[in-house]
Amino acid sequence: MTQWSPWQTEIKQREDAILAAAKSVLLEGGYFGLTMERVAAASACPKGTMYQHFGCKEDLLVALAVECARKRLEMMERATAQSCQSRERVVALGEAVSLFTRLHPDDSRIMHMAIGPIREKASPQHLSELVHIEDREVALLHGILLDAVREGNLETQHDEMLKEMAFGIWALVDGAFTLIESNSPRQVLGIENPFSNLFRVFSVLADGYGWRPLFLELDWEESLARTRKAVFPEEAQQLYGEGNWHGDRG
Amino acid sequence: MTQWSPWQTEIKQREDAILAAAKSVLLEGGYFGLTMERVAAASACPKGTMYQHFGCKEDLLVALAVECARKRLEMMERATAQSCQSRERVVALGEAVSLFTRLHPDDSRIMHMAIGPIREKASPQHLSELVHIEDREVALLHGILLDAVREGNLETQHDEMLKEMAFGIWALVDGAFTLIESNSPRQVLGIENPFSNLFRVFSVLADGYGWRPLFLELDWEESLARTRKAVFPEEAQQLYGEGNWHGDRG
DNA sequence: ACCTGAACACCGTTCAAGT
DNA sequence: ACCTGAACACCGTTCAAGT
Repeated sequence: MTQWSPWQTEIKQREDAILAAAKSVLLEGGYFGLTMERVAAASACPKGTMYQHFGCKEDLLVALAVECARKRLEMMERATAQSCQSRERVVALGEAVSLFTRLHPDDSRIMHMAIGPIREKASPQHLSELVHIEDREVALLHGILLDAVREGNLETQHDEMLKEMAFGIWALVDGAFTLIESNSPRQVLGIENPFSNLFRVFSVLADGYGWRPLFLELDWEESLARTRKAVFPEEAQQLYGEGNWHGDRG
Repeated sequence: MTQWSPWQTEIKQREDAILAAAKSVLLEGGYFGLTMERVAAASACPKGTMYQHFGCKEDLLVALAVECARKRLEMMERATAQSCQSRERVVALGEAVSLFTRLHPDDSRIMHMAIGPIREKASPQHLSELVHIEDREVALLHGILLDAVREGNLETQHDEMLKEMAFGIWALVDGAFTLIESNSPRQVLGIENPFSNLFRVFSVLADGYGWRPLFLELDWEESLARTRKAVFPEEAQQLYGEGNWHGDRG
């Protein structure tokens, strides 16, 4: 890390003030309640100056999503940095996403606001930052699969197969959390705890690929508890009581 | 079906004209190119009158997505109406989504434009129509799972398990097609054919649940070919040559 | 050279005048 | 009673005047 000049520091501080103001305006009034005027007022930053930081309102939203995505990626990296077997690490990765969603519901909501057509208008800079983070998340998953083969816990011929698995697992996890966020087919299916639900579906898939240790070969509750204690000491306490590791929402 | 009065017919025709105009404006200029003024001009419908049909611009977009979703649901229903085993029918369901995405890329794009924060502003009427269609899609999947148990091809204790499976499969399929539409981690993973990729991942999952006939117990290429010939006679011809049933895009 | 907020333009939405 | 487009309001964006 290089030293910041006082001038750069000031720029950065103003940017942070704008982002913080935008976040509260966005959470208050949703996408259509987010106006440059309100953000300007809330951040005490002149309207004209805001455009030196963010090209447009949608750019501001994407920049907010980048902050949230960074936080989520950091949690995923912490979770997968543990020195245990690959399949425990991939479960830890899923747990990181799950914890993020529940510990930071506002951030999770913002990330799901930065999808769809609004991306059309965001600046290439902030948009590519967001895409880059998403790519790093998938790369993290792909790396765990490579480790699995290296460990001898996953038998496979080609890297093609691993990429297929990474695509499939990512689609499953991303799709599940999108459904959770939009509250979608939970009503129609009446699903109580989508998080443990996803874990069980993933377990069947991983078992199907013969990824060891299989579901029945390990105490996953214990593994998850270790992940939480080691990686999210303070966060996990907020959510989980004794022995209720898949605890309910709200 | 009840008879329409001439008055109702005229209303309906004007609505269709607005939707057709909106569709071309939207595909031309994206979400931010969609303006009520342009739609009014393109449909020769006065601006004020448009608001009798659609409460706002976002409502128009959601109404367009409803049309597309109806088309997709209809293809899924046609695919799953076949009298074959449950697992063939669920594969047919996936093939229907795949065919829809490739035969109607514009419609698929529109459906993925009607997600995210823009839904905040759409009218409850059109929004609930869209959600209702999504629910019917999931219900279709859940129904196939019930059939699987009835046939004796899927052993399971509780309906909870079936709902879990439906949630998982839907998350996988929906997540995969969202990734395909956004062109997401395909670059980073370099996936050539995400459609057959999804099929293989699904096969591992279904095998994991012991859903018969297992992947190796049936000629799926032949099954898919039957689905296409029976259910999508003309559509399939546009996409598939001889023996290239997972054919490439573009 | 940088900052700014007043002015501008665009577009969603309404409603008074028309039929 | 219904239709309509001119007028309005709101907000994103710019740029001339200021420091």
